[in-house]
Amino acid sequence: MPERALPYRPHNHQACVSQALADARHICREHNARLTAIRERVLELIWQSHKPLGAYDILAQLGTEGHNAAPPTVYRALDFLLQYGLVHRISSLNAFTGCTHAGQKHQGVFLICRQCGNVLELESEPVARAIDTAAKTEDFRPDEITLEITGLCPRCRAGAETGTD
Amino acid sequence: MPERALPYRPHNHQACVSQALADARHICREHNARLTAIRERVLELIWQSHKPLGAYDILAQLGTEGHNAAPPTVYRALDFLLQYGLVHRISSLNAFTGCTHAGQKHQGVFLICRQCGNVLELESEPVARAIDTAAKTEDFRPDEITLEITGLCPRCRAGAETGTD
DNA sequence: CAACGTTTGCAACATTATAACAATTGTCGC
DNA sequence: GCGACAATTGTTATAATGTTGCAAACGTTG
Ligand SMILES: [Zn+2]
Ligand SMILES: [Zn+2]
Ligand SMILES: [Zn+2]
Ligand SMILES: [Zn+2]
Repeated sequence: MPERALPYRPHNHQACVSQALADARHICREHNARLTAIRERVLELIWQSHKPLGAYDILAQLGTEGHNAAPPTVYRALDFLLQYGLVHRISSLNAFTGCTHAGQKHQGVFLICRQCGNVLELESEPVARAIDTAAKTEDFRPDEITLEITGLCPRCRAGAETGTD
Repeated sequence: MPERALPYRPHNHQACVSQALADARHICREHNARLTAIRERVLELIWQSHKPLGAYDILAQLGTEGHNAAPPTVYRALDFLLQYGLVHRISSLNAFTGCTHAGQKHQGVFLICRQCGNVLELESEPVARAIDTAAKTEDFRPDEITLEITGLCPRCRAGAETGTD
């Protein structure tokens, strides 16, 4: 068994955050898109853990920071981050999580632990191929794929009460 | 190319409805569950087409029928129908669609046309296996799988403005 | 600086979903 | 049938999530 993925074990999460922010700055520069203060702060808040954050959670945190935030502020920042593939929306949770494959062409598969709430984003070529084949069988042309798997992460299965923040 | 699936071509949809209601009655009898008038009517409304229906759409239609309906009425009926696998919730649409595999153990894959709105529920063993393998690789135990594929159905690709109701 | 497009602030509103408690209905033993 | 009990439904209110529209502020470019 290879080493467990980051969300499932203690790790230097600050490194996750730094990497995400660096990627974001790079991607935005490449696209001539402005990673403004609010957008960057929202991304940073989303990355405060591997647990998806609701728009209103983000809003509440911004509220305690002097930013004069209303729902559109948050949703606009989220739209921007989604557009450039810096975050993903988890439909089954109405929440948002940082993309761990920013800048790479990828089709996210999300493993969502119902105990600790952490989410692991996978890339799976076999899954992508199987889905593509299934769609082709019906002559359907896929556009966007939402694949969210809820269950128990290894850490929670082992009995830990909560995962790493 | 085999014949297109029902939602993508004109078909005797009344047969879909009858089959769904018959299945529902059978499944409820088996489980000693009461398919009350409201529950049956909600199921029937959901089955009025292959396009998922929002809870408030259902509510509005009930409202025109003498039923004295409020949101909880609908959500409770939906909870019941979900519990017995008679309908599915489409997370990415916040809407509900009739299950076309009621009573069978299955893992739904939903093909959602962004043009006509029709949904086709597939069962795909290869997809299920690929997902299972991917989860196992991370030592994750799946519980519930949401797989929703948005795109263009064959009918809409061929230029028709709308699909069959 | 002036003009323009982008981003943000802000107020109101729309949509989706749930909580709490009372009233009604169905079921079962008597 | 009748009373007791559980399941279902009615009703009101409220929570949670997401959007519209317009005005002000900001950044860029000539
Ligand atoms: Zn981390
Ligand atoms: Zn967990
Ligand atoms: Zn049909
Ligand atoms: Zn279509």
